[in-house]
Amino acid sequence: MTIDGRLARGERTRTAVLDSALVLATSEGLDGLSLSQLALALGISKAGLFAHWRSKESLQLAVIEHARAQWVDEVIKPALRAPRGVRRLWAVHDRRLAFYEGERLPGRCFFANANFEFNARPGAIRDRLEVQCRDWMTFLTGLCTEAVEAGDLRPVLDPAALAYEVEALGVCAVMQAPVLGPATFRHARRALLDHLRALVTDPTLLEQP
Amino acid sequence: MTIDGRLARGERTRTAVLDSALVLATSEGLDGLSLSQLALALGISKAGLFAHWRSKESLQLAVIEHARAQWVDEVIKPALRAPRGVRRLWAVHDRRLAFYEGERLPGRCFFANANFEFNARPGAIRDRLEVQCRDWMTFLTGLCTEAVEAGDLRPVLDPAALAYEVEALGVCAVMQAPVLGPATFRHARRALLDHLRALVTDPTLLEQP
DNA sequence: TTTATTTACGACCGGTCGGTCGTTTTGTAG
DNA sequence: CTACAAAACGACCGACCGGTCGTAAATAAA
Repeated sequence: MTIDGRLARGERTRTAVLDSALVLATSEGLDGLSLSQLALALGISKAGLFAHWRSKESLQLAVIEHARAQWVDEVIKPALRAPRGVRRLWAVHDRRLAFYEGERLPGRCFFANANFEFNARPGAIRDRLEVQCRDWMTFLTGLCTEAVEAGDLRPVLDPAALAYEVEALGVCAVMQAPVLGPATFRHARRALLDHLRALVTDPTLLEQP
Repeated sequence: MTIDGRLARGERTRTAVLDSALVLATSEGLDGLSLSQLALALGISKAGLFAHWRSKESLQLAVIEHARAQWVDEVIKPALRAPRGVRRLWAVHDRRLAFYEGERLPGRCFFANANFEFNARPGAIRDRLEVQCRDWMTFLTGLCTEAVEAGDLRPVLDPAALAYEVEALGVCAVMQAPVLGPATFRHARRALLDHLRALVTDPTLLEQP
């Protein structure tokens, strides 16, 4: 079975478009994203975009999936190399902040930006973002539960509550970074570290390399 | 000295416009705010808006100030009735969450939304938002410092770090509310309460009415 | 080569955007 | 009343928006 060059070309274009669209959407807003500007940035024609997505909205939905894939690749997967338990929870927090610090995206976090942008705007996009947000919180909560079950954390508190705190420290970093500068990430890391140290059964689990 | 009815009329209009613009901007975005739609919602003509603000940007800046005034009136001032120290810090957190819970604005928080919207968009608006954000963090940090100086909190930690945590719990509530529902505010309140209880010198200070 | 399919394009459409201009309405002062 | 100033308006402008359509180039199958 050989690959069809036409389909391959289309796939290449689609990826290039989504890469560029993700960057634009994260700085200009998922809705502020303009098809003309996107086409211009890519050196293709605006009409060409409609060969791949039937409408702006379907492209926006594709951008959301693309952002999710990037997030999995660059944050979740690397963090999953850490051993199960509190170290893995910490790794996710740490990698996430590193993603922001490294400014992999101009607005630092596509999902935080998009969630706030569509906070009060019902529709397909809002629905999709909501699902992704729910998935992410479920993932974080799962990590917290694992950390308790592994015996790393004393089974005192609601895992969902801990997950909320982790999420809060991360989201806030996105917003505060332009104002507080590097201190933002010190605070975001230190806060969780202190909190986990108060909950951990074996202090050596949280020793930094 | 009598009041000039013409100026009074203008002032009335300006306030009405800003009230409506604040609501629209919080749901559609500060930039997504359209002058035509705003005029339509108010039952006035679009051209009439330019009699009060010379450009969309100057109106946007006015909306920011209007939002600040609302925030001071409905969150800060009521909270300042609480006695100095940790109770006042808690009151600010609590009133803030009540502001969100009561859905005083459709997107719950103008400033959180606007900060994320203009995260990566330099200009006059970004600059103004940054100043306000800095002021707010300074205010929160001041409350934390006061709580230590008043002897309510053990002088262990950086007040700025505590302020960051308070801010994080608040901002995250805005984002998670559509997803987690009422549980959001339970988490946001419980998390700070637990944290403060671990730092407070007199446990009775944090007993709920 | 011919035929079919996918990708990409230029030209164009109706609609909305922020903004301007000259005029009319509303209220004050003499 | 007249003279004047602030506020509001209708008509209009160029630019850009998302989207359509018929067509041309690229690739594959016959």
